[in-house]
Amino acid sequence: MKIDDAAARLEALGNPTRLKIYRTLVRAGRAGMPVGRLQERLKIPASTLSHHVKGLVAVGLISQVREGTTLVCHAEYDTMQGLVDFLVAECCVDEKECTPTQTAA
Amino acid sequence: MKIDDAAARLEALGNPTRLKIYRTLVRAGRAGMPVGRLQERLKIPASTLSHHVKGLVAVGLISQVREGTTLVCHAEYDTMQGLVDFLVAECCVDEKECTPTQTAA
DNA sequence: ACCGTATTTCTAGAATATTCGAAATATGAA
DNA sequence: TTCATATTTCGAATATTCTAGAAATACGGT
Repeated sequence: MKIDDAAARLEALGNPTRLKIYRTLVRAGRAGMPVGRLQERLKIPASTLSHHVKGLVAVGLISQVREGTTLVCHAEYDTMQGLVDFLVAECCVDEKECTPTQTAA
Repeated sequence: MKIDDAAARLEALGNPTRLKIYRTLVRAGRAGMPVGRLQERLKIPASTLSHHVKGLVAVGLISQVREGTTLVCHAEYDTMQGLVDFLVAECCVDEKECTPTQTAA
């Protein structure tokens, strides 16, 4: 994952409202959850909710599938895993640069 | 971790400049890296760098220790792990709500 | 074609973030 | 105490984000 993509995803998750949406969808699992149900649960005005959902879709953290008149949202687990991997990647690889007398823990 | 703390940390990581700072420190490991070296590496004006470092310190993602005239920054690995754990926690626990005919994967 | 429900798009004001030069502060050395 | 280096704080311009009401669109049913 490129650093700008990671930053965009982290920024998307960095808003409390969006994070609540995302966490609700992560808990919802493969079944996902329609926008309308998210609205009931989180008590967010429809336009605000739609705006934030759009942001999460734009960075690939969630996806939407239309089922009749409702739009069901799903957390994209691969993207989440990629983001988590990005955060911990290459941890300590430059450690020797500053402490030549110590070996890795 | 409370959701607002998680959101604040994700927001801190969601800025490309701050994410570069953070990733550099994660790679630097326990040895950490002084602000001045971060500045050389990332080519960021001192005041901008200081501003962003302050943001990362404020949410507990990094810490600073003075060594003489330099301030050495360290990634706080426990905070990172806590954040990662938060993101994946309770994954799919509500899955049954929407798909009563399916069992968990 | 028309209606009702679901959801998005439009719009705009308020709030917040980003950037960085200049000035201020901190530390250790001479 | 004076200096040099390291870093932060101040201040201000610019840009972006957040929020939500109102209007528009999408879909399935009648």
